Amino acid sequence: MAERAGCCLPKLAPRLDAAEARRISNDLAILAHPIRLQILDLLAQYQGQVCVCDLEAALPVKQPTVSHHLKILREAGLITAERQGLWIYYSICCDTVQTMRERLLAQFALLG
Amino acid sequence: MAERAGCCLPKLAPRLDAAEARRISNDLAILAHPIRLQILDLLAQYQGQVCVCDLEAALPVKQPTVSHHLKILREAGLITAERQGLWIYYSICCDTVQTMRERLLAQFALLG
DNA sequence: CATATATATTGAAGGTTGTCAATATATGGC
DNA sequence: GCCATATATTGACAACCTTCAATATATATG
Repeated sequence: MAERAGCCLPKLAPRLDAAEARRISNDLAILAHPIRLQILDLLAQYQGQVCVCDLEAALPVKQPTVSHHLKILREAGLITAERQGLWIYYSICCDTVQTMRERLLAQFALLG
Repeated sequence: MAERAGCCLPKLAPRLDAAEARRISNDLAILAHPIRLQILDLLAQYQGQVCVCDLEAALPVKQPTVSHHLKILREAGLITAERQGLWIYYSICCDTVQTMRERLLAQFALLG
């Protein structure tokens, strides 16, 4: 255990460096919105069958806002889109969700 | 599996209601900041021995910013403060961290 | 009590995020 | 090609977040 000189510990090195902290907080920020969580939940529940108008009907926001959140999730690799005629069906990317979950779990383990 | 009428599924009920979604996204938002993650990490690493000036020295932000993030973490119940003379020593609240972790895990399980 | 130090609070400035109306793009049917 | 429908994009506005200098508060010491 470190010795004190005056008030402070001599040196305090974070195990979590700035870059990794940024990466994890980015992951968290993507999930940290109620509409996005509900979208992910609906996609998980009705895998592969959900189009944007389904989401628009189920959620308390308008179509451009749904599209906006879908874009954020798409760019994070958490969901994928497949066009079928007029409609675009969205699905969860279980791999990416899994990866994100493991990174978060590892972080929680350090805090535990 | 649901029948389609026109484009959309007939009804799409989120398992995750708006209130629960808000609660989880609040939890996530508290963690979704690199400085707060680094603070939690440092507190976990040096349990009970870390004062604000230690944090200020270890992190790339000024003292009022450290205090600001400490307040957010305190109000979320993730950390506690104990004054000893001039200094205030912060610790992680493992219980709250644990609770939060379990809520997030449960949510991830639904997405998995 | 005056001084010095540690931490908290306030208030201002700048940046980011969330939302929506309006508009654009893509597709299918006539 | 024209119309209707589904989704995406743009741009504007408001709300919120982050940061810091300045200031306030708390405590210890002489």
